[in-house]
Amino acid sequence: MTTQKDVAKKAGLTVTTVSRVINNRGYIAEETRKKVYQVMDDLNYRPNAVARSLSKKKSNILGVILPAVKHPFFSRLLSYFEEFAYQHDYKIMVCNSRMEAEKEKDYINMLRAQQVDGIFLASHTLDIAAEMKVDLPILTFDREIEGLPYICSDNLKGGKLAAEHLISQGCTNLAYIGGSLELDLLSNQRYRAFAEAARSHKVKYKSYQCQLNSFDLREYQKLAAQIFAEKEEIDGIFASSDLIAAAVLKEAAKNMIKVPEDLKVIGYDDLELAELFSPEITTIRQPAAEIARKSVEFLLKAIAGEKIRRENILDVELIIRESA
Amino acid sequence: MTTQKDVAKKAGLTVTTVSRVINNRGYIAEETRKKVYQVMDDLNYRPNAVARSLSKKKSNILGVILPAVKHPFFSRLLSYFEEFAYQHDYKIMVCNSRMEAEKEKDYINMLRAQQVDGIFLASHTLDIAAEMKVDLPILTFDREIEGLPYICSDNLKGGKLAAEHLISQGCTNLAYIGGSLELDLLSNQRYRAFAEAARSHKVKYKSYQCQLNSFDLREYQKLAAQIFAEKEEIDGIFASSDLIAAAVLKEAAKNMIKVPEDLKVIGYDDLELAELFSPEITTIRQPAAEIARKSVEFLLKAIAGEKIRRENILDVELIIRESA
DNA sequence: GTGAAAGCGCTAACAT
DNA sequence: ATGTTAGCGCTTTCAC
Repeated sequence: MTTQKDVAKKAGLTVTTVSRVINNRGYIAEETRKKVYQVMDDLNYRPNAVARSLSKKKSNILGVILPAVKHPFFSRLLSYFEEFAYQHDYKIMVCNSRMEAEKEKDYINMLRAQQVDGIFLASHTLDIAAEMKVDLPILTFDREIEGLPYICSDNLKGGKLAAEHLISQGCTNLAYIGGSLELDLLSNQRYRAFAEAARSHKVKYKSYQCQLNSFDLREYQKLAAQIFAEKEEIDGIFASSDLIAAAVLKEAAKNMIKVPEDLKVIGYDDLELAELFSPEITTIRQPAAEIARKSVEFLLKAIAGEKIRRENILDVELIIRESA
Repeated sequence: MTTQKDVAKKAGLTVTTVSRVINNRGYIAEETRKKVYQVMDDLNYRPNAVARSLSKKKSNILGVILPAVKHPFFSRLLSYFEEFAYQHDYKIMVCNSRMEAEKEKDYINMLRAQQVDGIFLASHTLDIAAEMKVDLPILTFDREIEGLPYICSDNLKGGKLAAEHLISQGCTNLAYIGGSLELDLLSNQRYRAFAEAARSHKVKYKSYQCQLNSFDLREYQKLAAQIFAEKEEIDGIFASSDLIAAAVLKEAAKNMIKVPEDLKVIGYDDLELAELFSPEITTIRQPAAEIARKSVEFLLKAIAGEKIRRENILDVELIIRESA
């Protein structure tokens, strides 16, 4: 492994100077600079980021804790997040918490040990703020926690839009289907607003929930099957994710129920996949790229010592396609 | 930030002893151990992994370079990879190369600078081995490169199975649809074996390719649309990924072509999503969990200095569902 | 404009 | 069973 020392020696200089040209600070003769670059190249030298982190007390690493990397929404979020972080010379360490409080705790500790400069924590189950005193910037997605800034899409508006669209399309018997409402996730506001809109329009509604937020497709399908088995004559369904909407579509097809003629379905997220199903899924668009962009922006600000707003709610949009 | 020194002082010991209990090496009085744990707890102390990495010359970080984190196959792979790595106390740094050689090079350098202990490199475009002399263990997925060990599913078998299944179901006019065959990816073997099987059964076939391996759904849809526009009376399609198969299904529906009655479609990967479409997608199952498990296993072995087999081909399986 | 030297937090001989 | 000390590769203050 080649170090700064090797470079310095070969260039007939000291590490100080080499460090200077690498970091572009202080005065350096153009001559020297050239020479150093030359030697670094010859030696195929890469500064050791670990040593640098230790010395600077800054790792340029961001931790990202997701409940399920494999969920299309989160993998897209991660993808964008990585892209923006990369643009700012930050690296990403990913963690899959699977909605397990224990793993979340572990991961936070791990990331802390790893000296990450900040953490993006999505849909967590844990009341970390209280539970463990963490000193570094944490931005939370889709959950509000005492003291921590958070970001999310406008879940209330989303739920309202969904209900109103369904109603305006003539639905009179609505259902919501989503993850467990027990965890105090902000996404549950989708249901709250949906229910409220239904009530204010005097339209019947009920809700179906997954056992836990398993992100398990089979669970979704079972739940969807249950809806049809109950023969409640539901004619409008709001699913809390496009994946769940897809499961509903699938079960509807199995039960010979025509969408959108006999049943209208609206999802949430606007996954790229939403257009791949037939009928194409009408949905509430959550601005994933924007969420990711702002998230790294806020995190970097916080790392730089700036105060950031506690509440960051991004707009959603109704995307009308075929399913409703 | 609290350090070993703080712990040592408060416990009335030296850093050596503290380090010893943390790393569980050498003799330590039960008494002392207890005391240290106690103090660490009181102080909410976490060993600084950066300092440790520097000292041990081992970071316990694995780099993962994927062409597209958001592609369901890769996000699933990543998810499993992370899980297994975590079990071995390894952390993951993710990179999204987007099939751009430049970014790949950047990322490799970045990971090298970051002192990762090994790299998992998927479907890359680059002839790194030649291009840059990288000294650390690299395991390649789906691409064979001079000198580097690689892992992949049995693409040849997959292509053969697909063709034979289609033929056995009565198809007489086949098509393959997938990413560009220009890049020398091992996944192109799917096409080669498919074509060979078609030939040996004297069945007509042709191929459709995306411009580049864009992993872009719209591209897939355009390509699928093209197939139907050409009116070639194709009755059996092998798509190189379930996502592409889904796009084909979608276009088929648009064109009032009944699947599987008039057209049979078979995918590749066996994404969880495959079951969500109607008809459910018949596919060649690529063992993602197994690939991930072996990958971290091999990487860890290589890191430990063991030799690992150069060629690692995992079995695939035909999963018959509704689309063929 | 460049160098010497201390220090980042930890590990690991080598002492004791 | 515990302490002393050097060193990991880099940055940074202070000299010159």
